[in-house]
Amino acid sequence: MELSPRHRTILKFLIDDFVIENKPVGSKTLSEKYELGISAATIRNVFRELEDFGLINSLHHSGGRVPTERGYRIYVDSLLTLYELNLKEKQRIQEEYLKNELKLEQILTATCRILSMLSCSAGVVLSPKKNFDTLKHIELIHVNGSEVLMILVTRSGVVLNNKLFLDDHISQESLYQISRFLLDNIKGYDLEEIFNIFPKLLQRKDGPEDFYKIASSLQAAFMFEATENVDLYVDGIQNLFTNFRDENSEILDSVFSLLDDKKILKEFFKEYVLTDGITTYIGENTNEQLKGVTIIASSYRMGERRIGSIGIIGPQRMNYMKALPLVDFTSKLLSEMITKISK
Amino acid sequence: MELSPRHRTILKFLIDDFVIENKPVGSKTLSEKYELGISAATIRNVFRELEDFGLINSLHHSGGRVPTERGYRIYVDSLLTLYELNLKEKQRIQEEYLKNELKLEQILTATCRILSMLSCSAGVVLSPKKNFDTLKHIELIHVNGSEVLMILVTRSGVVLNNKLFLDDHISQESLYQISRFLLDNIKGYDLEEIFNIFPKLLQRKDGPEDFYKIASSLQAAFMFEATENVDLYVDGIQNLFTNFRDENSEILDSVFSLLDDKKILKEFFKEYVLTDGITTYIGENTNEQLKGVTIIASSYRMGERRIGSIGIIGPQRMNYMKALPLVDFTSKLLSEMITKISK
DNA sequence: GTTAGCACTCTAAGATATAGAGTGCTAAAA
DNA sequence: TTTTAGCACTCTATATCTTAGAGTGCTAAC
Repeated sequence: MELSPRHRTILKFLIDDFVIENKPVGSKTLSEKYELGISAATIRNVFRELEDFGLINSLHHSGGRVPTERGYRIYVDSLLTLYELNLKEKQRIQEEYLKNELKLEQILTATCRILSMLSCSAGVVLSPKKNFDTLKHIELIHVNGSEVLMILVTRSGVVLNNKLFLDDHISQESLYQISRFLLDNIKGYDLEEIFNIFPKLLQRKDGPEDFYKIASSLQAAFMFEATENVDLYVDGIQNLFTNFRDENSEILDSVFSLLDDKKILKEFFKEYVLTDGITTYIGENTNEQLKGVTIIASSYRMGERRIGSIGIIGPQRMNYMKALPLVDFTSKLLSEMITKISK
Repeated sequence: MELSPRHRTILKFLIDDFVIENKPVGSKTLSEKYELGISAATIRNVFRELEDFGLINSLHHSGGRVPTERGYRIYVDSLLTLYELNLKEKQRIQEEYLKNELKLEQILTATCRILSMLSCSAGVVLSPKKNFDTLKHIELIHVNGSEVLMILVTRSGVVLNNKLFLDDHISQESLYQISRFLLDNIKGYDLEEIFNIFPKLLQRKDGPEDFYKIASSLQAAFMFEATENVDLYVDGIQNLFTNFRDENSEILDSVFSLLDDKKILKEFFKEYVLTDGITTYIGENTNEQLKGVTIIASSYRMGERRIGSIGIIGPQRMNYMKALPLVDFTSKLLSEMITKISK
């Protein structure tokens, strides 16, 4: 059996109300508060069916209904009427950016703050992948024993460094030669292309002898720096605390352990770097630590290429109507900023 | 009037008990639970005097007594019998370190985790200042316009980078010359010494022409990287949440805003980098945001030199008996580790 | 299919009672 | 003079009870 338009209307109003009031919603409230043109008794019949669909729940007899995760899912996917950010709100976000200098790190921090403040949840920003940033400089420096430091500078001014643990000792003089050889051959390419150039360099055999000894280590380091080595910014822990204060301790534990061990969040947001549009995650995942939370995520771009992701973390009972447009607008603005400073 | 030995004994037992039970302590409890050899009535008289001294408080009539900040102060400064970490506990800490590779960042992260886990509070680690780290390599790279990137590599393998915003455009070729000139003159010195070498270099006038144009910017950048540019690690937010869950919302707000805006904590821990021994801060400070918390801080060393600080943040009602030895032992162990990997 | 009516259920909030712990004071004991 | 036992009093936390309010399912009528 399919959801009828009436089912959908009732579900929408129920969640709209629940998100604002944070109290289970009853049939009478719904019929009196909103002009639905149907009586409480009819609404009760609809409730019954929505319950059969697994979209709403009652916590106890005569306690009103609350949405289930599946209910939220349908709400977000097809019922939500998005709020349009008005000019004033958009300006506020833009002003927040202008408070700071236009350096990458500060832009990311500001983004995080904006997301958290305006959503009353936690804001999250994953820093850009560097795979499309072009190489400006490479330097190999001997540290000690068989440890070598590879330093990369990209056009956008990011400095990456990666320590290589080699099998043999290689002299600083030899490392200089390798640096120069590499610079001649890979400067100006982006880090992703460089990864693909390596096999060709290996075939050529006209590089310094030692290059071939360490090429695979270098290549792996490039790979890592290009795509794996990103930072996660989180802001608005205070909001999380407020939002989850009354939740049961199981959910609480998982939320706060997320903040202590950021690996999970990082992996989560890495997944959405290449995803188009906005994704709303409502605890469906099997991941224990993400239980009971909603994450709204969106990617951001440099030019045409998606290089990172942002989002907010809050309770499932979240104001989706406002939160989704917020994440959407912010990700677009961030894309503009990043694109601008990359030129 | 001075505190008599009896006053001190009673205060000690009161706080010992309060820290464990988290309930106001009454005279009867104290006399029955511990073999003090004096009656509840006498204890009540002592309570009265301790109250006059401003060392304890009662929240309401017949509600037992709790320590004031001043009470904690005296307790920590002169009453506390420190718990001696036993072999098993020490081993546990050491094992925690051995789980990870011996890279600086992982050591700091592990330290943070150790502090938080074993204290049931938040653990904090301020990364080492680099002023005593010796310079291994310097590279100046033109980014665009009049922006220049200064990259330093120290003997311990740390890569520092600092963007200089200059008045004039300086060519990459000229920057190479400056790098070489500097390397010849400052390699092997520690960053603090280098700061002092700069005036001498300026007098010599045999360096590249452009060097003198940018020397002051370079010097400032060295200064910043040597002493200011440190990171703050925090772990155990979950513990903070549990500890402060029942506090009033004013204190709660300040605790959690600490986590969102880490500047204050960073400044706080910077203060203790050069301080000998363990410092216990019990909210006496005028700083609004540190109200209601206790911070136990200690410096750590590389060789003989103090280069960073660690600590824990928790409620004033903290198990000082265990927390102080924990911070103490951990800071010593960390000093050993850092000293070892710096060689 | 929809709705009014009704008896029933459940919670949250207020009122009341009670046990337990703590207190200050006083007068006697040490 | 110091310490203590005794006692009346105070306050909180807990349990119990009550009640208003909101919600429910069912049934019969529209």
